[in-house]
Amino acid sequence: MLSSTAMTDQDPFSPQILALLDRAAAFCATRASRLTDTRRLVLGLILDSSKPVGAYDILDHLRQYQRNAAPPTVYRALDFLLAQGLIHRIERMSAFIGCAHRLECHHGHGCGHRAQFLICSGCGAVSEVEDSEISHAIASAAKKIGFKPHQSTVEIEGLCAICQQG
Amino acid sequence: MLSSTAMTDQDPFSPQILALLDRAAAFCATRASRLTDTRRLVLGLILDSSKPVGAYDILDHLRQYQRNAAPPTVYRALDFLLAQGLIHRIERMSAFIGCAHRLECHHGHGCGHRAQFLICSGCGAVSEVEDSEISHAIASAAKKIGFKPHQSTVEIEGLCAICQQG
DNA sequence: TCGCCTTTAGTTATATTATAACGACTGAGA
DNA sequence: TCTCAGTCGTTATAATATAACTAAAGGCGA
Ligand SMILES: [Zn+2]
Ligand SMILES: [Zn+2]
Ligand SMILES: [Zn+2]
Ligand SMILES: [Zn+2]
Repeated sequence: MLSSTAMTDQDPFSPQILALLDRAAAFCATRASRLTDTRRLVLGLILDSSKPVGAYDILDHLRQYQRNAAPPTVYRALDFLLAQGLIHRIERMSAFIGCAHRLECHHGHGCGHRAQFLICSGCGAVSEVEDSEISHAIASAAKKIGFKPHQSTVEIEGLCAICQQG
Repeated sequence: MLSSTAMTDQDPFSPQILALLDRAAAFCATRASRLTDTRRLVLGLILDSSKPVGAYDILDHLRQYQRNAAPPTVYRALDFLLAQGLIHRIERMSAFIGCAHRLECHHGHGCGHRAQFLICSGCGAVSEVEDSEISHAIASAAKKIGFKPHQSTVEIEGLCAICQQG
């Protein structure tokens, strides 16, 4: 959720988020892409949430800082962040989540990673994993039928460890 | 695509589709669920397409036979068909496709199968596979982190064998 | 500094996908 | 017959996403 602490019109984010945003800016710099104010703000709002957030939720929050933000404002920022691999779209939820790996990745440019998502239907939390068995199984299944995979969506819905206890 | 042959207001489907619809009706009978006229028509329209079809595409076609069909008409039928496992929803496309396995399944009631989908970005065709390596890898990855999976979405986008040649 | 070009953003309108809510009808069984 | 659950008709609206056009900003060479 959005932290109400340390939230001003000038600088809405916690030091932790600010650090991530700095890394994102540095990452963009290496790719000659521009993390503009709006894009940075949208990324911050996404990173600041413990759950995936919808485009219109982002828009509502964004309007606290940019009075005239409109749907295209948000969708353009999301398109950019998706293209940079800084966020992911969760298809089953039509919502967006920060990439748990991108800002830690040291593999160099264009390191597109194969992520999978575990969606808890109890608490709504989504965890991102990179499981090579799944990736390999997918690549292998595709190869079997002569299909050349480019990108894959793996979203597993169920109950997280915590919600299984409740 | 919808076949224009053998298409009348009374009986819009080819013998091949009619046979599948009969099996679907028989399947529903075993589950004490009712494949009503509208549901049957919607299923037929989906089965008659070589690609996933959107709800509003279905609605357009449905209106040829039911003048007053409206969005809820289609979505109610889709909800039913999804619940029976007779169709699947392709999340990345917000579209629906007939289940390639349900009508051939002899495993008895509630045989929820673990399907994966290969989506060709060249021709739009979607093939459904049941790959146990993928299913096992997913189950195993979930178990690793104490997550109890209930259902999973696997959608692989890329180029089919045919489109790789073009 | 200037002009030129590309990228980004503002703005309005609209498209696309999906659901809420309520009343009427139907058919099975008490 | 009465009642109940399930289904459907109908209207309205919610939620998600994009088109199209204009304006501003930023990079870059002359
Ligand atoms: Zn990621
Ligand atoms: Zn949970
Ligand atoms: Zn299937
Ligand atoms: Zn193809």
